[in-house]
Formats: sequence, structure tokens, C-alpha cells
Amino acid sequence: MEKKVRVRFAPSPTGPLHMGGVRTALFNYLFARKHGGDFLLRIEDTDQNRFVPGAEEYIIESLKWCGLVPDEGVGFGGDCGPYRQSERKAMYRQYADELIAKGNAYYAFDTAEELDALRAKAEEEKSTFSYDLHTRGKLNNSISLSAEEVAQRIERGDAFVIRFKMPENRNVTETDLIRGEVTFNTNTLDDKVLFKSDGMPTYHLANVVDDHLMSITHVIRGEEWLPSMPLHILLYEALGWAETRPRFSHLPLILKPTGKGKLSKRDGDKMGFPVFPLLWKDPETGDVSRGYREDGYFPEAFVNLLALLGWSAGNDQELFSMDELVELFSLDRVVKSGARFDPEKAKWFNRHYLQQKSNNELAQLFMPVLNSKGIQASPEKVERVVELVKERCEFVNDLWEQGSYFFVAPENYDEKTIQKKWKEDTSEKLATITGLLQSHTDWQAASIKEAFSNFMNEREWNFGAIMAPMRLTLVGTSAGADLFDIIEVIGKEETIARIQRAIQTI
RNA sequence: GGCCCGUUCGUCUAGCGGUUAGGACGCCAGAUUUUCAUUCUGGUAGCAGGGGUUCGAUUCCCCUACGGGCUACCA
Repeated sequence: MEKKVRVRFAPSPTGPLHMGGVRTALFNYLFARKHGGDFLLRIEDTDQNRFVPGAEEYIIESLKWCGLVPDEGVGFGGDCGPYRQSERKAMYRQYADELIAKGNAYYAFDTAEELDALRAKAEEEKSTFSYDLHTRGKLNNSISLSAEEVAQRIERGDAFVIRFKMPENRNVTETDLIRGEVTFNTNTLDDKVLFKSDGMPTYHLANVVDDHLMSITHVIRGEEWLPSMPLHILLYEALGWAETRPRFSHLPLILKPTGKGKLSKRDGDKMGFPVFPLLWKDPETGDVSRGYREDGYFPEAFVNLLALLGWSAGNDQELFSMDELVELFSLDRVVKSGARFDPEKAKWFNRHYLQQKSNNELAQLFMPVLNSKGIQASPEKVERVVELVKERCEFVNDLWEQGSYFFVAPENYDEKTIQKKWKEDTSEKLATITGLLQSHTDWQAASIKEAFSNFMNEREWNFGAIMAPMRLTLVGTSAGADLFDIIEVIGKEETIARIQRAIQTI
């Protein structure tokens, strides 16, 4: 019988979740849903020094905003708890001890200072220090020291760590679900610390123990973990869990839009796009990092763009709902190479989703923006404005930039347009038109336009020559929605007032 | 330096031995629009290099180059 699929997203609460992290969560979520399995959230807070207050809450809120709600985990309940590693602290030591008993791990008493010195010395000699089969015999550990001394040191309360004893000259081969067969020779690997002197496990031990205890079937994580895969596989073996251990998949990294390396917080600041799902305020420095949500992205757009960063459906489709992603997702369609993030395309996704929204829905999102500008307007008017300007918008906030003139009169007029379009007789003609507007009663765009047209024809005035300056008086620039729609929406009084004001000003 | 992963238009990608190498973003041009934007149509641009294997390589293998990751008592 096939085991039920269980995957986990296991971030460390050391700061806000990066969009790469969200993508990892998304792929895990999609894989779980696709196979009718479970998606868990585990918090890997084994490093007490790097704990950042608020980070855990941020992670949970981010997942919720994206619609990636875990079936189990911190904040979501479940039978395999606790899901916070700091709360599982007590159970890790026994596994470390078991490894020592089996000869797969050993105590090491070397201090951080001693190891630092060794590393520094090696660097001077243009080599690298590695705690491995070549050096372990010369260092202070339960392999080099006598059993008595080891017992004595422990008795005495000397600080120690527990290290994995990397076996000699073994090829560890694994078929990564994304990358295919990958092989490592253990001679190139070092003796990683499994259990720290502060009583906490390291990532490696905790991760393997928890994945086993939580019956995780598939580990889907970033490529930065690929080098530690052999260690993890060896740990499963040493603990006797080889038969049930999970399969591995390593996702490609998300790279900077330009330049070298993986996407970082700095890139967002520098190039003006968010790298975090939600706005984040650093509790230490007070620095604020923008978020996709606060920048006006719709969660469905964010999810969609993330999904396409390293995955494709194998055809030309680029727009997917969450349901479609679940339906179509497959690990073997994940790309192997790193993906440069393109902020321009991100906007394009949002534009698409914005255009899909109903006028009513957008009006409701736009209303708070208006209110924040101190503008009160009827829902009907807001909806009408949305209808007229939404096609030129990418974000809800663009509605204001594109449609503010529906609510407030222009304060100044574009110089270039004045010079190009405002002729000697323009003021006079506009004044005449004011009269026409004054007497017009059927205040509908089409009707006004018709009246205008007739008026122009009678006088043999050039339609275009007068429309441009007229637009200028109402909008302040030569851009904007259909002129007669504007006239209709702002109303007779306001239209005339704006024209008159412009005549006086220009 | 060592280990591992990767390499198709500027960018994201399709391609899984025989294709005019397809799509999308961006960019450019034209059409529509009384303006701007939208929309539509068209265009620009790519298989890193060198060896093999094969009747035939973008596709398979090797080497080189380049890119990326890891190399902590961090995850």
C-alpha cells in the first residue's frame, strides 16, 4: 500500500520569509494537494541566537495570505506535535546517544576558539580545515581520547558537541526527484555537528528525526540543501530508518534580476520591488521592508508568478488558479537551473488579475484609498470611475493615479500641452462651449458628445483642436479616460467650473 | 581551493534524435483610440565552446568555459 504523502515546510524564524521561501512552501503545498496528502508547517528554531521576535507570526500570516494553509503545524494543530523544534528539545538527545552507541557519532570537546584557530591557520596555508576522517584522530574527541578521559571530561562538565562519524570512502547515491541521480563520496564530507553544546540539536539531526517522527514522505527544499543530502541519508541509515525515509527534491534557487548571486533583501531595496510577501519591520533596527501585499499585489498574482519561477506546465499556459496549479503540478516539471526574478513580469501578472476583478470588487478596494486622501464619494461613482480607468492599471493604487481627476480638480496644467494645444482663440472658444454645456440637460456622455459634435460642425471648428485643450482644463494633462465620460462623471457644474478656472489661469 | 548542481532569445520557459527551435515578459513598428493608456497585428532576439556517438544532434556522452550552491556548535 502506498504511504500517504506528507510534506513539510520547515522555515527558521530568523526573519521575514523570503519569496524564495514562499515558493518552497507553495511547491510543497501543491505536491501535497495534488497527491491528497498533508502539508505541515514546522518551525526550526534550534538556533537560539538567531531567534527574531515576530518572525514566526510573520511566516504564518504569509502562508495564510497566499492561501497555503497547513494541515498541521505551529498554529494549526495536528497529531505529531509539538511542531516547534525548541519544544521538542528533550527528544533529540536520545537519538544522538543512540548514534554514539552504534559508533556512528562521537563526542567532541574542541572549543569554537580552537576550531577557529585551526581554520585560520589552514587559510594562511591556503588550504581548508575540515573536521573529518583525516583530522578527527588528532582532535579532542571520543575517538582520539581514551574512554576514561572522555568519561572524566563529561563527568567534569566539559562542554561537548556530538559529531557524526562520516564513514570512509562510500558513494552515496540518491535519485533526486528533480535532478535525477546525484552521487557523493563520503571522503569529501566532514563530520558535521549533530548536537550542540547548548543542548540543542543542529538542523541536520532535528530535521531527520522530525521528518521521521512526522512520517514525512517527500522532502522538497531549496538547492542550498543539496550538499547535505548525503549526511541526511546516512543519518536515516544509521538510525535504522532507511526503509521509510523520505525521497528528496531540491528546488532551483531564485536569482537576482541582474548581477550575480541569489535574490536578496538588498536587491529589492535597490531595484524597487518587494522580496517579501508581507511588509516587515525589523524589531531591532526598525528598518521597514516592503511586501507584495502592501505593494498592492493580489495573493493569486503572487502565487501565480511564484509558481512560474522554476516550474511550467509543459505548454504555453502561464496563468493558473490555485486549483489549476494543484491539478497540473508535478516535481518532474520543475526546472533544474536557477531562475532570475523579473520584477516587470511580476507586474504583468498583477495587471492580469486586476483586470479580471469586477468593477464592484475593485471599487471596494479603492474606497479606502480614496478615504485616505480625504475623499468621500458614492459607491456608484467610484465603481463608474473604476470601470473607466481600470484597464490602464496594474495595482489598486494606480486607480488613484489614473483617476484622481474624477475626484479633485487639477491644480496645475501641463506646460507642454499648453504650448502645443492652447492657441490664441482657445479661451474664447472654450468660453462659448461653456454656454453650450450650461444649456445641455441630458447629462450623458453620448448625448453630450452628440451636442458637441453638432456644435462644432455648425461653426466649422476642428473637433480635435478643441478637445485637447478642453481635456487639459479638466484633467490637467493630455492623458486620461474618454473626455465625455469624464464630463459626465464629474458633472455639469464641476465641468464648467474647471473650464472657467483654466481660462483664467492659463 | 574542494565537493555538488546547472547552461535554449535580455529575462522566464517549451522542446525529451529529424521542428521554418514554440510561447510569455520587455523592447520596436503599424492599426485602433479626438489624447494617453488599453487592445489588436507584426517585428527584434536564442540552442556557451570544442570534441565524440549517430545517416542525422538543441536533444545522448566527454572536456573546457561560464553561472550557481555548499564548505559554522546558522538554518
